[in-house]
Amino acid sequence: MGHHSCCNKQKVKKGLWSPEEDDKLIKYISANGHGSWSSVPRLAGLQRCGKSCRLRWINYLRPDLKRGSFSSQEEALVIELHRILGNRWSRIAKHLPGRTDNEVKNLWNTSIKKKLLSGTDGAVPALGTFPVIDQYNPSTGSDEAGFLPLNDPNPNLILKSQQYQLQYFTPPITMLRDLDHHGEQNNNFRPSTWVHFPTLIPYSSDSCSSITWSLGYDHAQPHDDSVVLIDPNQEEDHQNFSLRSAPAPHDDRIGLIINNPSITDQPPDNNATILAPEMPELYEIINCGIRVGSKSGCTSFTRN
DNA sequence: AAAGAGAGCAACCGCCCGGGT
DNA sequence: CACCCGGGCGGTTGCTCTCTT
Repeated sequence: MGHHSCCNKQKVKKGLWSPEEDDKLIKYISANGHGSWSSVPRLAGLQRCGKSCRLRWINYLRPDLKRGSFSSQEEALVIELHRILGNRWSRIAKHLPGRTDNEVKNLWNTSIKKKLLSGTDGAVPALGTFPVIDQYNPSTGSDEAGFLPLNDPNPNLILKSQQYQLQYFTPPITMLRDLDHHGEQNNNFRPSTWVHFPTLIPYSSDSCSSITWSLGYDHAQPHDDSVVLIDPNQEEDHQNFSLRSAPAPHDDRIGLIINNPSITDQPPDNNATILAPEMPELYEIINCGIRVGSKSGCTSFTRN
């Protein structure tokens, strides 16, 4: 139960990895790939369990890992994603290039949890409070990039009940750039297509257990074709994020209803719309950012 | 300077799931 | 259909480092 054949062998070393072991593992995987993890220890000459090798590689030795402490932006993103996804650390980590589920988990358990429990507002800045950049420059590929330009942020996105972490939401450019539809890194992404969202207004459902927000105009009809729905319980890979029919308001899924979003190749018009590159994760994050309220009462947005 | 407390983090454990037989 | 095996994930542990007294 839970034991793997490769781990039952005697002479399997446990505990911290030595530099020599790391070196062996790096050399082997660099040359051959990991293949079957259970065979890696034998082929690499390690007295380790295959699972241990896999963990060591994924959490520490992988060349694409970003070492060092989390930035404030990353912390805020973790908080926001945790609100939708819960303790699904691997799913959260997919939105943080170079970070592992273990790192995210540790961050949450050691740092963020305490900050939130102690109620130290401002300890983790709101996503929308970070500096913005003019444009993402693909040639630089800087991970230090801030957020999409938002010179005139839509006041409708200011959350009264959750100002401690989210005043108005703009997606981290790194998330938009680095992930393709499968959550994999995609450095070729360029926001050539834009989705123009109308003004955000709340969509009240019969039961506040399912809180849905409409972006503009009237409430979406239950089977309006121009609706984006995201099910946080569904595997991301199976969410095509295409416009599709919405279920009835009593559906348990969290819904982001977008009425008639227009998809164009025109650059953003910050005065009128909320703009975002056409990326699945963006929809998910936006969905997260604007899902507010509780069973006892749906919180409304406030205006300046 | 030493000891204790607390924080941070790497790694293990146990479970679940999917594929193969 | 049942079983086995490997991969993956979340929870937990325990070691190490840093800070405080």
